[in-house]
Amino acid sequence: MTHEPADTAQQGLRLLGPLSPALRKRLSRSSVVHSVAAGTVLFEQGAMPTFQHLVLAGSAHLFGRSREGREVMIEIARPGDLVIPAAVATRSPYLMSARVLQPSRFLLIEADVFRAAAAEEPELAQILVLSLAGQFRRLVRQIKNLKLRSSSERVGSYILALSRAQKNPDRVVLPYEKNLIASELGMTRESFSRTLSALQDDGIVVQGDTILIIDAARLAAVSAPDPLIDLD
Amino acid sequence: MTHEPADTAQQGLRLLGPLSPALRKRLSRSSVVHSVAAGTVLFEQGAMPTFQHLVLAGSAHLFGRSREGREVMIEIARPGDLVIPAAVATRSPYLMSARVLQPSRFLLIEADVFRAAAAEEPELAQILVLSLAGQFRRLVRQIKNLKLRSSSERVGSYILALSRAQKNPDRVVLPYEKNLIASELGMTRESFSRTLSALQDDGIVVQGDTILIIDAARLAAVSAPDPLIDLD
DNA sequence: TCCGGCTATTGACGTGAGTCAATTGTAGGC
DNA sequence: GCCTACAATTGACTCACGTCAATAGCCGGA
Repeated sequence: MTHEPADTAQQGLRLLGPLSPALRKRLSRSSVVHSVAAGTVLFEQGAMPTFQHLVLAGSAHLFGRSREGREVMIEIARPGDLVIPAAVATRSPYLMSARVLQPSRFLLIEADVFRAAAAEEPELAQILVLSLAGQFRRLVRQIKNLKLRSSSERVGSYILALSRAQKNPDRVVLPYEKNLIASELGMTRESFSRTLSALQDDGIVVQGDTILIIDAARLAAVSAPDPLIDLD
Repeated sequence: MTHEPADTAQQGLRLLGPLSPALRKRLSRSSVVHSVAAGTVLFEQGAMPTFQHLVLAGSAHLFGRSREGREVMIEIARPGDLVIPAAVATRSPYLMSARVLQPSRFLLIEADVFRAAAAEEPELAQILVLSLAGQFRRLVRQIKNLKLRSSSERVGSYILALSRAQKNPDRVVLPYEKNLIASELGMTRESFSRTLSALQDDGIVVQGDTILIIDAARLAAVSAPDPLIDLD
């Protein structure tokens, strides 16, 4: 993991692109680019934020851990996303830990500086508001998913959502290890595996990490997809 | 349900208190106070927001509904809270419906006006950021609660959290119908009832809607309370 | 006071999903 | 090429939790 001057980063900065040059400069004076290897932990739940992380490339997986050590994935920050701005804005300890699963690059902005700038500069505040609002809405969808649907509905709807995101109506590639997807969907990997097998009677074929959608209508019939729960 | 000029409302306005008089005026020109009876639906999931609601008195219960009509409570907006600013800020359809269970009063600010003011005025943006961040963090706690804990851990921790909130270490009054609490905790009313009975072997006594905490240590032992999941 | 309606409780039952464990598949290292 | 380590699958079993249904308790109104 290396440190470089902040302006080396060109991609993933579209979030800060609309900012005035003066404000960008103000932020970058207190920023550093951080390149991290797969497996790195960015921060642990319970810790106080010292930086506002912004994903430049790669991703950060955010997960919660129980006292006994069970872990569940809660969200994923992708290029252009702020990483848990809620903790930075409220000056409170992280409720989730962040881990990167692939080599990634982050812009680290000092928390105090970021907070102060957001409080004074409407353009940054606006970005922050939209980021927080988007993340909030994703969590609402997730809670509805967990409380209102069965395991197999969650899996089926997840595949349909992936197919939309990947713009391929009849073939989907799982974006992570099944392990992680299962925990994102609130079930064990074993249940996820079994559910996938079972759904092969309902319009899909599973081939390792790619899934062929044979009969989308049938899959939708058993999955009860819902635009107010599923993404896009 | 009646309409009154916006400045009739004194309480619950502490959220907007810190704003400059000019900004308060700007908002109140496009606002109206709305007094609603118990049972009123403020808006339905799927609808586009037309107002930013602010709770002046009473509360609004926000719940998600599946296509088949099953409902689950997701959060509660209390006096001083903005009601789902995330939908207003992003100009997107509500993901939850809002219903009031007790006579309540709301300040309704036209959505466009609120959005524009938040984009231009740092002081309002700041309030909005903190409100969104707080709501985000509550949902993170809820998701960890759902994914990491068993039913009885959720109930036990809920009672302990109530006891802290009500500042009474040995006596707690359930704030809503058990029906609602169960759905907030992600279980059926039957399971909630049974879980409460079972917990009577672990340090509590249930008397209708009040619960006596006989042995807090014992209750904590079976509930695995966690400051990164439970409120305060 | 009795009645009607609603909330809560309790029981019986079925099942979805977790746990534990054995096995298979697979990708990377030497 | 083979071997190791880890991911994934599958099976057997258990049990927590939901469902359905009957009963009990409670509150307000006439």
